[in-house]
Amino acid sequence: MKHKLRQQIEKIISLTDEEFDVVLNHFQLKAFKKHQIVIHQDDYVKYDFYIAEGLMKSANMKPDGKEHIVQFAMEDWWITDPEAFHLGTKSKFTIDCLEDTKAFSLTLENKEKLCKAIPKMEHFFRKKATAGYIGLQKRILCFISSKAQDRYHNLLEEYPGLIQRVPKTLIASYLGVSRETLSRLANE
Amino acid sequence: MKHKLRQQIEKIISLTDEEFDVVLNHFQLKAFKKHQIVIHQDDYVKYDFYIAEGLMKSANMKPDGKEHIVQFAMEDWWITDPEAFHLGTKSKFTIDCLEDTKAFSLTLENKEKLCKAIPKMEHFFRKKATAGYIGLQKRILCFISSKAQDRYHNLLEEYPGLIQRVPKTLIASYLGVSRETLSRLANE
DNA sequence: CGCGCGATTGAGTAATTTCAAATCTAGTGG
DNA sequence: CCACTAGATTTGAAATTACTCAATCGCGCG
Repeated sequence: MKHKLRQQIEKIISLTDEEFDVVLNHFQLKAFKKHQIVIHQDDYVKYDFYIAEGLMKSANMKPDGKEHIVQFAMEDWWITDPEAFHLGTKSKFTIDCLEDTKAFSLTLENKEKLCKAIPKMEHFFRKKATAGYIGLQKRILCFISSKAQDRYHNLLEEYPGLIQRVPKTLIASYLGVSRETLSRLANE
Repeated sequence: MKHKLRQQIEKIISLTDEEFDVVLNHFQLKAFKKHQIVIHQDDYVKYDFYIAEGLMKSANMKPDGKEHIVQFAMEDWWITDPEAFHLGTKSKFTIDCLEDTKAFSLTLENKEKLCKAIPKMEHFFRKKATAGYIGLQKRILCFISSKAQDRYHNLLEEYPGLIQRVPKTLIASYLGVSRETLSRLANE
């Protein structure tokens, strides 16, 4: 499990064994079961998660009971409510497991400590945040400039594996269309 | 002009006069006129801009000739095509000035040098990237969960100044609706 | 005054939603 | 192996929402 985290980090910076030990000490490996909730909407957020195995989703529940998925995270992805996590506010999202999942958790305190202890990690997190920003900007362009159908095909191309692993209802929620519309779209 | 940049940075980290001199040496202050293009779509991207005064927009032009605005940036904001800037790819966006604008430009090379020279700046840029990520995630939630009308009112609340400064056609493009629809929405 | 740009309005069309009902599928217990 | 159930997917029809295209209005500026 550890080596996945190390590989992920070493895609961006290189670490000695000693350094990686320090890094690892700031994380905690946790195992969750399918359907288990990891972050509750309207609660404070303790952790940022790096997923080593499994799949989670982050979704906002509106007062009218509708659920809107803003992110899926599978192996090698990070997930939390970044706003609540970094600013200490209450979470806008519920994050739960769509499969049994193993994830490395990181508290904000440990994240900041780690950046102090190993400045290269600050660089790592900067690159990660930048990459995340880039990804979201693409998604926004997709929303303003594409019809639902194109957004769907886009998703198929970018994350072909996802469709196999999650029910279409959730894909619809992620794309911002009703499940009926998605169903019609998917069959041309 | 310099003091605005310094204030912006010192919201997150603190700098000695000497350190700020080093920072400043990595930037170049530039003045642009209204309508001037700062980054061309399909061109490589040299700079990230911190806007000291004025207003720019970043927009993608589709083959069918339709323009989709992904970002406005006014005083105290940063703007570039982050993907092209950081990855050295060609820009997906044209960035131009909606008003006469003064901006501090930063090359990727200087950004990385600056992070090496003053590690606190790496921290600054990480925080900035994180804040940017948070902002985009909010916007995405807005897209999946709100109707066009709510998105418009949202925008009014978040950036009340913007409406006064840019034509409604551009607001419509930013919200992902036609200008006619926005017009109808705006008058209830 | 008259031009040009932005904003508005109207009418018809297309896309999407909603609600209800019908199917389909995987897993369970008998 | 079959019947049953819960969840997921699909389909239909009406209602809503947004789009397009065209025409008009309003205003600032030369």
